[in-house]
Amino acid sequence: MDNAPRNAGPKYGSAATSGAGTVGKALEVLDQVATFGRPVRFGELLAVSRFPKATLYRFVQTLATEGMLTFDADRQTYALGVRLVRLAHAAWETSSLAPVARQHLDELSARVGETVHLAQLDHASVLYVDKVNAREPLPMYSQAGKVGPAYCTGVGKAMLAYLPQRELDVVIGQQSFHRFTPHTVTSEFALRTELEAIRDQGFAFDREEHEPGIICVAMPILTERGRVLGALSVTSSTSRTTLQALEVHVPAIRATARAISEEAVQWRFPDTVPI
Amino acid sequence: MDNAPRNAGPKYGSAATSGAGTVGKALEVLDQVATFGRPVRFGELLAVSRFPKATLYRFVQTLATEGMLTFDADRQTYALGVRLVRLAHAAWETSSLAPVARQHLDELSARVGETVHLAQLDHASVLYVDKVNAREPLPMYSQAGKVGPAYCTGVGKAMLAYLPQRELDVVIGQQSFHRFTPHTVTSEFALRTELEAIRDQGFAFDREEHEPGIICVAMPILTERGRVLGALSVTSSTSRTTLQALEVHVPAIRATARAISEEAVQWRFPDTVPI
DNA sequence: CAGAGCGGTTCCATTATTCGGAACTCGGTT
DNA sequence: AACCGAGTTCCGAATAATGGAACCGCTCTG
Repeated sequence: MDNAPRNAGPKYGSAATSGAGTVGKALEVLDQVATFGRPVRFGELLAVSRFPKATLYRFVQTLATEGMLTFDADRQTYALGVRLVRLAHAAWETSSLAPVARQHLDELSARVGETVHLAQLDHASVLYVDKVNAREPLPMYSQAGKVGPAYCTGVGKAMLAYLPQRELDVVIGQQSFHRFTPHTVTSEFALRTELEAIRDQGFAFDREEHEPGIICVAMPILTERGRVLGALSVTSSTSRTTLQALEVHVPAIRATARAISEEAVQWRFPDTVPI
Repeated sequence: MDNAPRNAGPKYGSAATSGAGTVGKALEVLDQVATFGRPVRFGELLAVSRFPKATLYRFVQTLATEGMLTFDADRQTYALGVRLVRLAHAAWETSSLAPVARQHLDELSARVGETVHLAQLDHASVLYVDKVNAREPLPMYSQAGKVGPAYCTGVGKAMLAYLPQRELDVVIGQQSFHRFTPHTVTSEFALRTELEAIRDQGFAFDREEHEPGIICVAMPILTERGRVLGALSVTSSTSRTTLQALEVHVPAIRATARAISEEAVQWRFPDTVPI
């Protein structure tokens, strides 16, 4: 599995939450449990926390009785709780494209025989909201629920390319331009140039920019008026295919994107005027 | 004070139980947003909330700045935020079988050509932690992140059948025995009888007990010592196949369950002695 | 076996936060 | 102009959070 570089890279979304107020502090604790990526003991938590022992203890207690954390009495460890999973499922269902898109993604994946991703823009980063594996799955970073950078993924660039000028400026200012691979785009200028090319041709490539060996073709999902709802991509590896070969899927991707857009607009994302 | 009664089963799933501290109240609000299942206006929330306007307003404000809710300024609505999705992803990765099982599920699904579910027991109910759709997906209730009843699903019964006596008694006491279909098992006696049969044959059927037309074969995922880690199932519909036909997949399911178990035990679920 | 050390838990006076009724703002409607 | 209802802000009173210190039940050690 790809668990190696957990916090290796830059923080994508962060937003550096204040942590003011009791609720904010509690959520900060929750985040800290999450970043451990494994069940964690009280003492370990205390070591990374800015709160004194008694205070942290009460937080952990509260979160546990509220079901946001679970306490394993045998091993004396805390882990993220099931209430979180339920809430997140609701979040995923109500405020993501995934429910309307699922069927279309399945069809697209079956048709092209490769892995398909559905992503949405979350501030400055890409949130993968769904993924359908190819018949022969490849090991790769993305997973439903994960966030990734916008400037060096196919879905990210596809969405950026169709953002209104003002929003784009903001979002570009928040990109880290960290060099993940030798092919990563690492300057604002190079990115803007590429975004223009993407607008011209109507789709984006990922040329091993985020992960070595992983390539994709991506297209945005747009409303009639051109507002960006999300993006989808067909992903494969250099060991299996080439960008030129992937490009033949563009019409299929376009049809899928259009179908998702139409369904989404009538269903839950009415086409308001962009600001 | 003894800390035993602290965990004494507040029935989760319905609010109004906790809500003690500030954090609890905030989470209660979050739950209420979730149960709407769609973006919701302040007024709607106020109507169902036990808090006065000003108080609710501050909660919603706080949750929004903390990223647990997002506010759509255009339509003046609140929806569950992306921070939840990120947290839940972490929860899913750290405390579910899904990460180790994913690849095995993909392989199993490809091999048998049907939908495959991975589930875990969460108190008295079944939490679907992963799902791989068949080539031709069927419309059905289950989804990764959803919870379902234990007494009338294949995965639920498979897990119950291998629970230690004491735990089983507790869990059975919490089943609702609601009749979902004409085939639903609706009595404790019938359920216990069936669990015995399941232990004898080593796998469980779902005979359209939860959803009409949906059938499955399920097996538990057990450690060496027989502790229940989860369950997996191969699911299809009566319009496509029969239980007899599904039964041929039992050896494949067994092999998959074993593979997942072996990997999980070494990785994150060490085989402690059951209480 | 006394005693130090350590992870975890509880106590409680102090203090900072939250509470919420009421007053206000801002569109739209009569 | 007056009214209305949804949403927002204010501020004294009420309440909940805070965290230093003490405590518990271990294990390790001299």
